Amino acid sequence: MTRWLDEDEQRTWRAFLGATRLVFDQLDRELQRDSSLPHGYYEILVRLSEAPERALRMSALADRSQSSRSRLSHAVARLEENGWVRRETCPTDKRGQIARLTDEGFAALAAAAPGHVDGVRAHVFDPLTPEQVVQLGEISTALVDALQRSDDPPC
Amino acid sequence: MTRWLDEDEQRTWRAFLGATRLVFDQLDRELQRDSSLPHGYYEILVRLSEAPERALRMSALADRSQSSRSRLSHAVARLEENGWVRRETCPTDKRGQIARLTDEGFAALAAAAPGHVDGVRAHVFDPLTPEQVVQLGEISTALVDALQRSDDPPC
DNA sequence: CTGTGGATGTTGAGATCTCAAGCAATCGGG
DNA sequence: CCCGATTGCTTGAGATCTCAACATCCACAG
Repeated sequence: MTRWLDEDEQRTWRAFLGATRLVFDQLDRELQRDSSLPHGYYEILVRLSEAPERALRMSALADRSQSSRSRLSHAVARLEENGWVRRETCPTDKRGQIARLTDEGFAALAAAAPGHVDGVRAHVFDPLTPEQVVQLGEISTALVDALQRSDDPPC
Repeated sequence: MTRWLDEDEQRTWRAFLGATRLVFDQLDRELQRDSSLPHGYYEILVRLSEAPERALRMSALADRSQSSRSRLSHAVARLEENGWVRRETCPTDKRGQIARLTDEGFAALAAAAPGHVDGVRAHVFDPLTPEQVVQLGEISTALVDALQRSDDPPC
């Protein structure tokens, strides 16, 4: 019953697998080497830095960084040890926790960002033509839409 | 000095991050749920199943599955415990190890494959137009080329 | 023949991720 | 007001990944 991938689809799928693995491994390595920061943690800092007051509810932060609650909890715990994030209980809902970026955290992010952006340019944008960049954006959006819609109950 | 990402580039990059994270997390979850196999291990079985005699040198296997030697070593050790892969020393080079897919391993792969292919179709190919699938292939190839070339010494 | 450098894999420690279980606070129907 | 269901987040255990150190073997120059 299964519709197997034909030869072209195979090639495409494997190229995609290879590209994403190579790109993210490379960026992770660079970020780790230059800033002792895994990419996931970098992203948490970015999202916090953009939020008003540099603070977000854990759940909101999880959504914006496509992270599971559990992963985020562990990650923030580690960032808190580094003094880059502080946790506060939400005044209106005592279940809630608010993660707030500290000045040290902001400084760490500011130090890491230029190198990381260079890496993203070098490994993603530069190898692509402008049209391909546009296409990549559209493709990614389509995939995200498909997967997020599939979370919704179908009725 | 850093050329920051403009607004469009930001959107594209974040969509790409989100899409890949959602797609691979989803496929990983499905594979784990249905076959108790992380995606990386599944890929090792696939590569072995395609090789002549269903066997490959560790280094060749590492190259084809975009995996580090260390990761592969741990993974094959785990697959060997399951009885899905066997390791033999290479007759012509005593440093070398040959990983060979067992019949049980092949059966496990055969059981996992249909569901996984369905997932790939559902989460990657179906949401895209045929043109986008072609574009995705070209983009991925370009990224792979750029990163693999950058490994080579520049002189 | 020998020793040095390179290549192949493995290992162990530490970090991160996942899954499931758990706790605490809130919500909502009765 | 009260209790069961739900939400928000954390925790612990187990699995995987990374990095660096290591042991082994090959290749080749001297």
